[in-house]
Amino acid sequence: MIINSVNTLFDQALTKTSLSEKQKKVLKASLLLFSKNGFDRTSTKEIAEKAQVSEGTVYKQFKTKEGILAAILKPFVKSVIPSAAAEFITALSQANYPLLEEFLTQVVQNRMEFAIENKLQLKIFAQEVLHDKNLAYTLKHEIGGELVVKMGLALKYYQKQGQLVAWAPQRIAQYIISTVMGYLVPCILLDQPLDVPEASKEAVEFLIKGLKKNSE
Amino acid sequence: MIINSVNTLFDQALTKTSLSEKQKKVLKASLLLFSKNGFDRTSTKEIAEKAQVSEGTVYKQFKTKEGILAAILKPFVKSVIPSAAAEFITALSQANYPLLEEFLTQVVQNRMEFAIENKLQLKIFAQEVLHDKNLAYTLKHEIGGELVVKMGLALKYYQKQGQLVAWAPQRIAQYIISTVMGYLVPCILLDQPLDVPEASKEAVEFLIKGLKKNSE
Amino acid sequence: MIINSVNTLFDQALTKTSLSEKQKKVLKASLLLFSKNGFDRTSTKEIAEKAQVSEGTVYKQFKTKEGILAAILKPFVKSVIPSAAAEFITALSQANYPLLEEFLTQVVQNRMEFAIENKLQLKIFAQEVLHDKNLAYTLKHEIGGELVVKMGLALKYYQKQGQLVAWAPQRIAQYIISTVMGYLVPCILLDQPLDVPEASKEAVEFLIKGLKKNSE
Amino acid sequence: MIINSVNTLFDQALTKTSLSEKQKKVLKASLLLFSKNGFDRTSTKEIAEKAQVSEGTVYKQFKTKEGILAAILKPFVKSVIPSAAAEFITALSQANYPLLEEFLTQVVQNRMEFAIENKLQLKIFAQEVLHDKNLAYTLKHEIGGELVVKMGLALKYYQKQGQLVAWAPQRIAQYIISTVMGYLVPCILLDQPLDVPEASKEAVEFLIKGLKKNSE
DNA sequence: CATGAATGAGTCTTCATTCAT
DNA sequence: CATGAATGAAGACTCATTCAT
Repeated sequence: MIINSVNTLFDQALTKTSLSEKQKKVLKASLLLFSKNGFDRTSTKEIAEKAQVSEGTVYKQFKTKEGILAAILKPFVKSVIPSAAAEFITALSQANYPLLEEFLTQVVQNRMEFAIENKLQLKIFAQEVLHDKNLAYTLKHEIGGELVVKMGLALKYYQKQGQLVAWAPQRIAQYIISTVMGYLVPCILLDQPLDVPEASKEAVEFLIKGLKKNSE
Repeated sequence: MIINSVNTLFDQALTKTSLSEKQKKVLKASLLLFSKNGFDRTSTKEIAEKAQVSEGTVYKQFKTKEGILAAILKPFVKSVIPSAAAEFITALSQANYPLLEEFLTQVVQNRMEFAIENKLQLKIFAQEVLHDKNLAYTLKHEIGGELVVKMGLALKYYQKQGQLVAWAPQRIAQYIISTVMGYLVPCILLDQPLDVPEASKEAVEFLIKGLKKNSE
Repeated sequence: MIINSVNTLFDQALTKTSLSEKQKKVLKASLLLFSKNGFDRTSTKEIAEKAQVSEGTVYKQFKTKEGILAAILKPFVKSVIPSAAAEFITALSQANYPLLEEFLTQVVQNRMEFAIENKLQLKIFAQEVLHDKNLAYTLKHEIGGELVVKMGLALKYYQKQGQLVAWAPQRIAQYIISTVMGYLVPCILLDQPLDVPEASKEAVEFLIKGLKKNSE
Repeated sequence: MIINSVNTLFDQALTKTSLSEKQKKVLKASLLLFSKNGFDRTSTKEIAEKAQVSEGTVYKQFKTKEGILAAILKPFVKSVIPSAAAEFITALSQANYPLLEEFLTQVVQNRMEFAIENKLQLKIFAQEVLHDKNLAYTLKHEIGGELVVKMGLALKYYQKQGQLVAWAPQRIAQYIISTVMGYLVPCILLDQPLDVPEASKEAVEFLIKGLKKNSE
């Protein structure tokens, strides 16, 4: 059921034959240090030490410190939209989820699992978004835009069926995302575990109440 | 109606007699630079230049660069809970808001206005929370805890009246906060304006649907 | 009689009020180290130590290591042509030197003195010319061109008087320069003193023989 | 007529059986890069890439980067004096050049051709002389000394014949060298071609005028 | 009391050199 | 024997902080 996991994603990158064992250790060390202390508060010397590697080795593959950041975030960002979008498409095309609740459960649970498993990258990404206005812009318009389009199709389906309130897809998407985030943020910030099944059950319960079409 | 505004808060700090005109300029410059580029990517030289002050002067009042950060965030943090808590108390003690919807409207709108007006501090605060696990912990347990206690009283009031679903206060608070955040985050990240009345109307509409006790 | 001396030139730069005492020490130390070991083989740390100054101070005035090089070479280069050109103009306009020999003596001696006194800069400049093709090009076309024009006037004067062989000014200039260089190069490379009066007397003796118009 | 050419010299080194094909490529690449960018501004990685060889291979034959420099300059330096000296000896012993002009023409033309064909090594050599005072010293005393001795014999021959001014051999040698250099330097610095026959004709014309014994 | 020159530890990055494969 | 990954010492440069003026 879980399509993308942090291990899946990050280990995919690490499994690439193009990266030597040491380069992988560099990425792992950087992932931990960046997410814990932030990009700017992590020195390449620290990375080298944590990775048990020389500083020179750090620069063999990743030409600059920012190159390490990119190597960590790129596979993460690249997979966020496509895999999320895939779910909405699936919901529609195969009519696997006749009930809105089933659909929301699937989406919410899946995204929560993805986020928890990519907790560290997500935190690093959040740091970057706060620093880089361009990234924030891209996130909203390019990534968000694409997602809303795909999501819109699925939502319209449930709206037509009278299961979903007739608000704009963007607004509905925002509520879904922010409700899910409400569960994720504390556990990402504090590095705490999350009972995903329980959390997604709760989240869906609230979302269904808040988003279902009021029957008269 | 608006109790706390960025100007109110920040200018309160700046109006303190203990701060000279130059120190105020330092704080203003730091606020802008920290929120735009991040704490680590802002040098004290930049601050001095933007504040049209010498580097020495920067260090006269604020012993360290972190001291400037503290001077910016302290009044912000200090006022978040008390002023928010005050509203919940008010709601109860004076029974000014007999309807949950009225109460939510008041709280949501007020907090949105507060956030928008303290946009820059909020962004800096978010950056720090991502860097500093202690801060995140404090935020959740001390600040959040105090708030939930106060909020719990108000919520219990509406629950008893059968207007509010019988979920744990913490859960309800979380949904309120995350729904409001859904509106705030894009505008804080992208430095965009927010139509607070419209946004709070929408947010309340969703929250009421999602949180009202299902009548039978 | 001596118009430009290394002290004149370099100390002019050093006397500029815009440079603090420490900055001057940086320039002096750099001049010595660059000329002795070459630009690339001189570290900013060495410069700082020799100048008895911190590395940070080195960068206060001269934003980069290349900035120090520029600060050393600019006043040198800037004065080479104008002051040399001035002599040729003087020769003509004031008819101070009716005899070619007098003129040559003046020019040769003056340029030798200039070179000896700017020995260190000259050596650094030579190193740069060997590294930087653009600099070599500029030297030949812009600087050399301007000089030949000015020189051409003076030479033509002596040619008309039948004192100077009827070769192209550029060719004559080349012989003068290369003959003078023959005396300068060993003493610049080996940091040896040069008996300028004796050397210029010899050089002029040879040049006069080689350049005088063959009678009848 | 041309005894030593760049190809002759450098290819002699390259033809040595002790050097593998790859080592030759390393030397060729180094020659080009050192002369273009300078020794210090050329990395062994660049050399390896240009030579299409691994960095390890570079170090197989030439233990250090300086070893490559030595391998380039040694054959060059080693042949400068002997082959030049040979000409002076030839001039004398075989009385092939009864006229000073013939002798000068031969010497000047030959040395110009040698220099042009060894342009790159000459430039690298010049860079090193500017960096290394010992090299400059050796050049003057060992190499120069040996040359002046050999040359002295030839010059004395022409002086006795009344064709050559009665100056010290060193002084005459200096004029010959500097006059030739006057033609070589621009073309070495700017990597331009030189019309050697024309240039040597001109140079000799000037030298003869400047060095011939004034007949009474 | 304000200034900004001075400091020097620390940063990112390069590169000659080595050595396991 | 060739390779190129790995090393780590240096290098240029930055910046928070101090202090003499």
